[in-house]
Parts: sequence; C-alpha cells; structure tokens
Amino acid sequence: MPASKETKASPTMAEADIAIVRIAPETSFKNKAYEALKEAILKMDIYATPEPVMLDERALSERLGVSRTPIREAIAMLEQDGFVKTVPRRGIVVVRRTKTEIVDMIRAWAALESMAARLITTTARKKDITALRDFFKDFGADRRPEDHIEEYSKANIAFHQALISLSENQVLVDMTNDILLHVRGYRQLTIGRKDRTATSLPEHLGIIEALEARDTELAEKRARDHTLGLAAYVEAHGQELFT
Amino acid sequence: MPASKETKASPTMAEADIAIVRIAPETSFKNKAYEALKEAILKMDIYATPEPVMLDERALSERLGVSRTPIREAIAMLEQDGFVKTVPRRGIVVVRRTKTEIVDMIRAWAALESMAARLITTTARKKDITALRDFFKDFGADRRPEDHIEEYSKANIAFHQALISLSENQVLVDMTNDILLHVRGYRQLTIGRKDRTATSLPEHLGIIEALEARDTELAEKRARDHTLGLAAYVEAHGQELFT
DNA sequence: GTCAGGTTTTTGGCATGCCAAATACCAGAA
DNA sequence: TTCTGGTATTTGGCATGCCAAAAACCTGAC
Repeated sequence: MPASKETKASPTMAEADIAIVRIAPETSFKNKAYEALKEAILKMDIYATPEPVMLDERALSERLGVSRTPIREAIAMLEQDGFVKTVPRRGIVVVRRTKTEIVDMIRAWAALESMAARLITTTARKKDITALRDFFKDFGADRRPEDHIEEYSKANIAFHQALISLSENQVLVDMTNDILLHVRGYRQLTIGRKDRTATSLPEHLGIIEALEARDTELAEKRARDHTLGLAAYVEAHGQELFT
Repeated sequence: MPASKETKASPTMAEADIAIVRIAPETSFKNKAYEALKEAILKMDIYATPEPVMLDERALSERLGVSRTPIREAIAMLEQDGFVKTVPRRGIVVVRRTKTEIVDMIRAWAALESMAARLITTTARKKDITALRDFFKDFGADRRPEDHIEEYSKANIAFHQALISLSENQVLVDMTNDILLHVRGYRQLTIGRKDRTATSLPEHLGIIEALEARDTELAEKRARDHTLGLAAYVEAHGQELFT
C-alpha cells in the first residue's frame, strides 16, 4: 500500500510572490511516523493490560501509508527515547516502567527543577516569576483544587514547565520534558496528585515566594522537597502494576 | 560492497553440551554501526576545524561494509542522541555545541550529581563511600594532580561516575553519562580542569567526608558547588570556539 | 574575465523484495 | 489425548535501486 505517488505538495505555488519563508521542509515520512507513533504510545494506557503491547512494522506501514523503511527509522528513534524496545525476531514492545524506575525519574526531575529554581533566583525577571501565580488564579479556598482534579492537574504540569523554562537553561527544559513524558501515564502518579492536592497548592506558592525573594537556597529547597514529596508518595503507595 | 554472505557464526557448535547461554545475539548491523559511529564521533575533535564535519551515508556504508539501510537507522539514533543532525538534501553534520550549551549541560550535571549525593547519604554503605577515596590515592602533596593532568583527569571522571552510581538511581546514572559524553571533547573543559586541579582534589575529599558523615545537606551542597564551579569557569574563560 | 543557463553529479528519502530466525500450526504416531 | 516432527507463516534485518532536490560543473555569449 505504501506508494502514494501523487507528487505530494506540487510546487504549483504559481505567482506567489514574496514572504516565502522556505516553502516548507515538509518533514520527512520518517519524522511524521516518529511523531505519530510517539503520540500514539503516549496516548495509550500502557499499564492497563497485563500483556505487553506489541507493534508490528508491516501493520504500521499500512496504517500510516508509507513503506517499512521510514517506519523502521522512526522505531529506531523511539527506541533511543526509551519508549519501545525491539527484540530481534520477536517484535517491537512498548516499554513499561517499573515503580522503581518511575520513582528514580521523579527524583531526577526534582534535581533538575531545584537547579532551575536556583538559577531563576539570580536571573529571572520579577514579573516573569510573579506570572507563575496565574496558573493557579482559578483556585483557592473557595474553589479548591481537590474538587477540580483534572483542571488542577493540567495547571500543575503547566506550572512546572513554565517554572523550568524561566531558568533559561534549555538542557534543563529538555531533560525535564523527557522525564514528564515518561512519567505521565503512570496511574499512581495521578492518584498521588489527587491525594496531595491539599498540600500541593501551598507548596507551589511557597516556591514562588522564595523565588520572588531571590532566596536561592530556600527556593532550591522548596522546589526539591515538593517534587521529592511526590516521589516518596509513589514509592510508598504505588504498588507495582504488572511487573 | 555490503554483501558478506558468509553465513556468519555457523551453528556448527557440534556436540557442544550444556552451558549454552544463548549462543550470542550477534548484535545487528544497525547497532554495530551505531556504536562504531558514536565512538568515531566522540574520538574526533569536533571543535578543531572551522568547517562543520560532515558524514556521508554511502561512504560510511562502504567503510563499514554494510548497506545504507542499517547506516541510516544508526544515524537516526545518533540524531536522537543529539550527536548529529541530518539536513534534508545537504548532508549529515556532526553537531557542535556552543559554550552556552556546554555550560547549561554542566549545570544540569551539577543538579543530578547533588541529588545523587543527597540519596547516597541515606542509602549507601559506609565502605562503598570510603572506597571513593581510592580514586585519588595516587595523588597528594608529594604527587600533585597538576603535575599529572592526564592521569588525574581520568581519575576525576571515574570518581564522578562512581559517586553517581552509589545513588543506585539508574536514571541519574544514565542522564549524567549522557551529559559527560556530550561535554567531553569541549576543549575549554580540559583547560578548566587543569586550572582547577589545585582546588579540585580538596573539594572531592570534602564531598566524600560529608557523605561519610551522612550530612545530607552538606554533601548535596558540596557536590553541587563543586560542579557549578566548573560551569562558572567555562562560562568565564571558555571563549566561543567557532560558533 | 564574468555570468546566465543548462547539464551532470551528489545526497538523503523511500519503496521493494528476499533472507533467516522464531513461532504457530498440523498431521500422524503412540 | 498427547507428544513429536515437520511445514507454513510471521517478523525484524538488510541489500538494492530509483527519485527528486541541491549543489557542483560546464559552456558559450558578451
């Protein structure tokens, strides 16, 4: 089926004049396949079934309408990311993380975020720090986080990502996002957030206050302890779901 | 020339009896190519020439004696690692890091290592911590590090890796090793180590002492500050070598 | 000598097809 | 029914070959 020979995106842009940016690199099938597969993997609930989730090159090839070559390259990339593992003559399996791995990842996340907090106290602009409060402006004593879990959870992630971005250290940003992608989906994490929403909001505000006060050590400590708290929760309550 | 059809590793193990482990998965050409290219890239001095270093699929294919397919898959993997970047109809270029990126990476390293130190104070065994001193047993007032840069530099890397391993957090270990691979080769780093050898040894010993004393906060601080010191050095002294 | 215009070469992107290792299946013996 | 071979099928690994976009060359006019 892979053979859509219809000269994709014919350069018939005719008399299109200026403002041509570069037309559009039209990302390769390899990259399209990579994005598509990655999204699919993140969307599925890996931990829902006991049996390992398998992928099939040929099936994916047909589904995506391209040959196996770009699919294989995309798989190789996903394997580098740690999302899948291809076993020689057996198949491609979507990697399932153990509780220990998730806890380790959350601790690494804590390390990166506390460093971000440290850096922020010395370089970020006051207004950008204060703007972090906006993520929680819809929550308070009258509208408690625990009553709007889903919404609060989104604000939560957005807050952490915005916080780390303020460090202006792209390496910290990228590494943390990687971790979040792997950690997301682990059921116990969501439950953990739910159980911890009560203390979560105050802790977040505490971090922001320390940042505003340019108190490097305190900001670092609060950021670290907040996320280590989540790690401790998962370690204590999250039972192994299908080793 | 990719076509060595000589049935590799013929299963003529004849009357070999027990103790058969699994013969040998004989890693794929894709993985062999990946390892070979990775090593080659790490070995070359990327920052030595002004012109970007380019790789050619076909040339590599001949050099390694395999077809382009596994080579391309290996390249895709290396691109995920951030070692190369393939530009559509231009070629594959070995990525060169800017000073800013190197500094950012070192700071991330500091974050991960200080977290490792923190964890070590609560879980590692006394003897394992003390064993860290062995990396520097050949150095002292009579045999100063600055007089044996090369050797001390190796001990230095080994120490940091051993330290992080003691955290028993594989994520920290893997992430740090990744960073070290990228940072290694940046000339200013070596120079930085040379200029800093005098203070380096005492700082290392200080970290070990804090770990032995199970002083979590102090160990974390010393580990962090030690590596942040290197980052500051590179930021201050490492000029941009070929942007 | 310079430069426009056209031709050849180079380079990554893909589609195909075949191979061998594993596995799934199936029939026949006990 | 159960177990043993043996065969068909499935699955990832690779080698090839062709395509189109770019870049490198070449050539002839001015």
